[in-house]
Amino acid sequence: MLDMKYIRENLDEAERRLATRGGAFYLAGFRELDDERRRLLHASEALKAERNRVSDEIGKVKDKSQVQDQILGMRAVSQKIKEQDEELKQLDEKLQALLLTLPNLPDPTTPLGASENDNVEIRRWGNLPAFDFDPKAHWDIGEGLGILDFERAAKITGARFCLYRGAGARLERALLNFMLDLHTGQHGYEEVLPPFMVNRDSMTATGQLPKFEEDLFRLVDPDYLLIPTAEVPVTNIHRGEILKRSDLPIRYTAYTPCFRREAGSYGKDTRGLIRQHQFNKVELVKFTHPSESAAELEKLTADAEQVLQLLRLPYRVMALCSGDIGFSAAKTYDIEVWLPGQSCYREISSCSTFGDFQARRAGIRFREDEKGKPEFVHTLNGSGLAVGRTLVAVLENYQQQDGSVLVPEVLRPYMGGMERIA
RNA sequence: GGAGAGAUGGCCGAGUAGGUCGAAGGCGCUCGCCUGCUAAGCGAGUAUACUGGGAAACCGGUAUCGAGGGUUCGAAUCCCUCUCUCUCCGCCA
Repeated sequence: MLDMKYIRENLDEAERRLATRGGAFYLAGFRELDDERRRLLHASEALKAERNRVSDEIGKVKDKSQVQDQILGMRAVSQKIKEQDEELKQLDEKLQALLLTLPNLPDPTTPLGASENDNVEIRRWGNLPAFDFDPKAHWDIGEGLGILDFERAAKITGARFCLYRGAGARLERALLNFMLDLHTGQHGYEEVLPPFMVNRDSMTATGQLPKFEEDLFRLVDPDYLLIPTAEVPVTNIHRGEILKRSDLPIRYTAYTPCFRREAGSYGKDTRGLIRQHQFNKVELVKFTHPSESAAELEKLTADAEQVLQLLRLPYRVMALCSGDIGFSAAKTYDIEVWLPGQSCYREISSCSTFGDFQARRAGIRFREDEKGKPEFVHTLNGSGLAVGRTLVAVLENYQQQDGSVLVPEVLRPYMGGMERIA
């Protein structure tokens, strides 16, 4: 959520900065709603002040018959207050609804651009593997080895699910354990294992609601939603809290499955593991001091990159442009891994800083010192990494001509010493 | 699922025949005094949001005692609904 006062005082600038996302009509109506709300608020509060004052006097009088006039007067005032508050409540809801649908302001360092074509490549790592045969796509490799079974998953549930088997299931587990061990052991993150379904307040705090409900899986009876990313439950760990300056930065890593409807992506990536309704992810989440969030984003991205470096998987890092960053993000780096089966780079991690956007929605604050006023923290998160897509990258980059797949060195301890999936 | 108990400020914990309660007291914390240092002791201060005024320091208003409604001139206190926590029973991985 954006700061109302900032919008009030910098309406044109806010509109201009939002427009760089593409779409220039975001703030229509704000001024009127805000002015009207404050006018009503003043009127209502003045009446309440009067009621409080008179009621106080009434309370001091023993013989109530002497103050019948005041009581009758206040009865009318109370009625008036009730009417005004009803009106005020509706205005508040409208204003709140408007604010909740406004995306974050792009960070000044986010490149300007309209679409993913304007994203900026920041760096590349690793050499693309050379094959003296035609590298296959992971679904062919996986089905050939009997470790990925899409047909039976479709029978069990439907499209966009996968049944992992044998070494495939184990490889997935090896990857996520490897990632968690790396981040907790080397990068200073605390491991957490959060709920995989959350309430609406949590989804609203991180920005999935109210705008993107169609992307989420819902439960019918308790009104809970399946998480599309661990960002949601983990960021909400500190919702409504005031942290100590010395607590910051807080770094969490969490494995969770992620559930996404993928509404509107019919026909996209229909084969294989790239776009599933359920996939595993190891997430990195940080709560930082505002002055440290920029540096922490670089570190977080590097932490995610290191997973790929240790797996010796080539990748590139892209700075997303203003037209391509997500709703809540101020700045985002995507890490894209090389997939030889498809001869392209595919997103495997998205690392973002949200500034105080989520913190304001979630009420996550800190005090600079004992006497300081609470200020909003900055929140960041990134995949470290998407496990399913990492498995895809391993299969495609480590495939051999005979259809087998070498197990990356760092994963062998997690695979019971297995060197090759055959 | 059945029965019962509870939810108050950073923490603990008073407060229910409605008013003087943003809320006793204690702890913690901050500042000052005291002390050779520390401890103890003494004094003062110590919630958040919105909002008005002010350059600011700061001053004022409103709201908040789990959440939402209701009764009343007036609600932490009375009524209703919901949520969560705890205990016992049942069930279950």
